[in-house]
Amino acid sequence: MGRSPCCEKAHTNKGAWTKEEDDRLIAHIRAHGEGCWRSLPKAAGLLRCGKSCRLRWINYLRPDLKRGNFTEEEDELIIKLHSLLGNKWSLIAGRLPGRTDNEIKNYWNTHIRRKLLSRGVDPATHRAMNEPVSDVKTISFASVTKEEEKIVVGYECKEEKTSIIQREERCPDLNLELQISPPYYQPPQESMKSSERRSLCFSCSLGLLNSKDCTCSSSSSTSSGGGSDGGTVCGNDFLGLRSGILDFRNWDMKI
DNA sequence: AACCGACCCAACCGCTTGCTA
DNA sequence: TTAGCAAGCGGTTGGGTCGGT
Repeated sequence: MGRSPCCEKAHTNKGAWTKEEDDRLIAHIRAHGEGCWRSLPKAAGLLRCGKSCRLRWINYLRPDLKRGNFTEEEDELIIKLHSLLGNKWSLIAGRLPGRTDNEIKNYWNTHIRRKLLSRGVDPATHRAMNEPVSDVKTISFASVTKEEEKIVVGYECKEEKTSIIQREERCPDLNLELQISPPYYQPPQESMKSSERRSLCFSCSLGLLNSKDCTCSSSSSTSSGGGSDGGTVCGNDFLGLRSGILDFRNWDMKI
């Protein structure tokens, strides 16, 4: 039953990595790929736990890492993603090429938190510090009533829906601890057609109109290639939206 | 020069999830 | 079906660095 332990903890090094260890790890991964972390340390001749090797590679040695300071655009993107996703650092990192979850987490705790505090914004809730707490409604799926459940369950991605779908489903074990407050809502321009509104990609709907990765602005009006989801034609699978996992674009928060 | 506190970040720890035997 | 493991994740820690006194 089960498998053998991943590593002999008693015979593994801990603490800072040496140059030699780094070189060994890099050489091994270049030759064999990332593969199985469990067997990697032995195969690479490292006295490290596989977990430690994985962390070192992902957070420091990976060749596609973008070292150096965060740009202002990255700052704002992190803030906006954090306001939507909370401390889901890996999800946030997935939207910042070359950045790791650990790096973003550290950056958040050392820079952005302070930046938001200096703006008078609570980093946890992204609301103004002096705003009354009563405006915030916390929805806990664990303790939700039947009536509430009808409202909070079923954020289903259907392009023609513009509000939260009400369905009679049950998610008794799902506790997202969502904090939903009256949304920051910028009313759409009267003249704008609904189809035009829908064709904005998520990065644009976040206000990142200058995003380099975004292509929707150039082709949104035609909704041509790749528009099988009926909405965006942006090449980005921003937040996995095109995969249909999450779609914040058409959410109208109605509390 | 020495000390001290604040800051930064790499690495570790413990937990959860998904997979395997 | 279930126990146990690997991988992945977020929170926390500890050591190095830097600036002020």
